[in-house]
Amino acid sequence: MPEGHTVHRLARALTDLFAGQRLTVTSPQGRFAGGAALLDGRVLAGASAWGKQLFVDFVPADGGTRAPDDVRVLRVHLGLYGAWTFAGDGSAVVVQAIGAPRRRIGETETLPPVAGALDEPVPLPRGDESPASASGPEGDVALEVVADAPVPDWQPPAPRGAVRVRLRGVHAVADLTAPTTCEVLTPSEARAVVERLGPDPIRWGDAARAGTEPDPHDDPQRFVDAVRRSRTPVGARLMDQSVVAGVGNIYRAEVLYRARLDPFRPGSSVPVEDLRAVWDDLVELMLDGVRTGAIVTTLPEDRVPGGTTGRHRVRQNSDAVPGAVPSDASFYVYHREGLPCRVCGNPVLVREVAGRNLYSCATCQR
DNA sequence: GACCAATGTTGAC
DNA sequence: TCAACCTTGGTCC
Repeated sequence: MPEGHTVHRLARALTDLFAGQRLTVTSPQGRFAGGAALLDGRVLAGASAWGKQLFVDFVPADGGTRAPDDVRVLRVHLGLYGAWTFAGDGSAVVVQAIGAPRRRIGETETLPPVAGALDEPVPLPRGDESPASASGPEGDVALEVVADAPVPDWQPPAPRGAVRVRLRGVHAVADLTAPTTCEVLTPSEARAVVERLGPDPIRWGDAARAGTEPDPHDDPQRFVDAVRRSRTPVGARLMDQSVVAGVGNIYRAEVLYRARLDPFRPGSSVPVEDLRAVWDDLVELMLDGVRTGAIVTTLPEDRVPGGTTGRHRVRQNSDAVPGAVPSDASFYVYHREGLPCRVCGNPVLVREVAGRNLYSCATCQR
């Protein structure tokens, strides 16, 4: 059940593991046999994420170019419970996680965060206080290829469950299960998918931190305009991928809480400055999510011991990592219905909006 | 062991 | 509006 940060991590992992390698592509389950045949034997040029959409570019292995006619794009959307499971040969690929021969990326990934970076809170979006930029190495990739030679006689594990597609490279395999979407597109078809999406805070933030020119597609003004164009509640607009790409049910609830914004407020009535602040906060929170693999929105002073019952526990990817914020201390409102608001003490509310549970504090959010 | 909800989206009715 | 996707973890018995 990934939000955008997970898919961005996934794109990095696939690039790190396979870029430049000729892959064997199969569909053990059989449902993607035709697509797999279109990709089998090609070279993985790179993977990228736009919101929750994953695109993996394949080019011909022999004498091909990256001209559009030669590129085939694997498009994957994990949906509610899709996942990638990785297995490596264990000697040529160093997995930073200790003793993790099998890594699942998707929901229960075990890619480690950058050491020491876990407990740094993302400051609330107050005034023009510029949040301290995240410390630690940027673009944590978690894997380091230290040898190019394949390990002799290494055999990947048998596919587990209904594996839609398996990518096999020199040092590792990646298995995709239960995606909502898995298809082969031309580059222009892939771009058409991107054009349907709103701006992606992670892409915008990546470009800003790298000092490179952001794609105009990711301009935050598109987000501000889209929300204000409609009287639809801002809480509903945030879940619309054509308004902002990559935000899911946790980031929606949490970013509105951190902005103290009532989710039911009509989008058209939210001031531009407030929406700008929401965007800036999404950039910070989601880049933090990419870096650590976990969503943590609470400030340390709000993680009061005993502030939760332990029910509605939400798994966090880094639960086992020393220094990680416990999962039941990570959120202000998400999955905390009936529990006291961490700030005002009044019970957190849950209301269903368009089929999804929306959590908020009626006292703090107006 | 049965049952259910879920960090999501698409398409049929 | 609802089923499909067909996994995973938690709860309840």
